[in-house]
Amino acid sequence: MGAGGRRGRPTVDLVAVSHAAAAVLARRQGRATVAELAEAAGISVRTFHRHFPNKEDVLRPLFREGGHEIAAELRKRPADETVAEAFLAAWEAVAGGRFTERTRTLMPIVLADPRLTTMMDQLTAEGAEWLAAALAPRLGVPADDPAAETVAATLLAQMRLAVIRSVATKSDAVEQLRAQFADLARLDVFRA
Amino acid sequence: MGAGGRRGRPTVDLVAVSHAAAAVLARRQGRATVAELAEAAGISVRTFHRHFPNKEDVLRPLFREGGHEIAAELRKRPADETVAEAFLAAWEAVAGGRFTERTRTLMPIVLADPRLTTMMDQLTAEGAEWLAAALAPRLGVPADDPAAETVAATLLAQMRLAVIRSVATKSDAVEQLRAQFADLARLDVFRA
DNA sequence: CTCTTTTTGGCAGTTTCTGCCATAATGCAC
DNA sequence: GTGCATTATGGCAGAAACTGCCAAAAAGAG
Repeated sequence: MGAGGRRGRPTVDLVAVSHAAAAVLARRQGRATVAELAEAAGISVRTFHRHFPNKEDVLRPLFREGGHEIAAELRKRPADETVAEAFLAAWEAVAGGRFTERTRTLMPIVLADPRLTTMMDQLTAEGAEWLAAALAPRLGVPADDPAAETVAATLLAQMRLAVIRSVATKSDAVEQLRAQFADLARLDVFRA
Repeated sequence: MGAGGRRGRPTVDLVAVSHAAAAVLARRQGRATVAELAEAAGISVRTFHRHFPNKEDVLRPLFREGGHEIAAELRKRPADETVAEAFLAAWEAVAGGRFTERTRTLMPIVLADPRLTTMMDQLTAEGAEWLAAALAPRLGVPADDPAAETVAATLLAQMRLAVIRSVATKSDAVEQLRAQFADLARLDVFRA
């Protein structure tokens, strides 16, 4: 057990802590102290703060799971699909998964708390990097071409907006995103 | 003086506080306590926290100034310009202004601090609303059409990326944005 | 000048977060 | 299996961020 062949005492399972904290936050509508989150995860407050410098960071591992799932789905999509089609399909595939149920109950709480929203935004900003890598071949550019990240940032911004709108109107986020893509195609903002 | 014909004691000048705090943060490389910021602004810590629930919020009024300037410039642009052209021109007009000098020294500090970055992102999220309103006529859609906000979110995401890249490479942010727009036009991501 | 209104600012207390160090839990060498 | 090196945990003290409460200050209105 532990972490492979590493030497000392094994580290706490951060993903497990994240899930435990998410459960508490969902139940308490976002109003929980670090002491409560740590207790629910079975670790000390000191250890909590060692791994999560900001209280909000505790949800990071949970959200990161979702990001990785989307990237994996994206790579499975056929090469002749457009970027927008492939992205929609990948998100749709993940949005049906079981981890999504928790994020769905969590999302209104996250959006109601500026600090939690910040955390989510940071994650999507980080996500631009691997999303760009997954996108580059489909765009026909080298993997390290800044243009890929430019596109990734646009997609993530649209995804963020779709989530916010779907929470506000209690509608389906993927459908929302599809409509936004259609608007952008119609208005053709970046025509040469 | 005070706030028009209002009754009681006049409120502290929040914009002045914001500028004073920005000066301290710039000088101290972002490492300043609330006590120091309050002192520099000539107000008590209690009053500081009354107006700025989070320490980082103190920079909000400063950044908001920039947002309003861009919106104003945008409305001055000729109607036959594309959205991308008009946005670039508006930003360029503002980026030459004198308030920008302060934000330029501040930006690396903001981007180095996750909480300050969050604050900036919240502001741009708020900005999507008035940007959408300023954009709608140019897009040929009603002012309350969600499509206008969809476009605004995209532009702001690109602006954010341009700022980050220009700080990282010490290059001109407006030029950076122009290049990104060119990439998006070339790759034509949202083609139906 | 007095009354009403609204904000400020001090004080006490909670919560978040950090530095320091002893202690616990693991792998490895023998 | 027994010690040893290594790495993480967890308690304690303290700084810093924030909140509730209320008295004092600074305005306008009569």
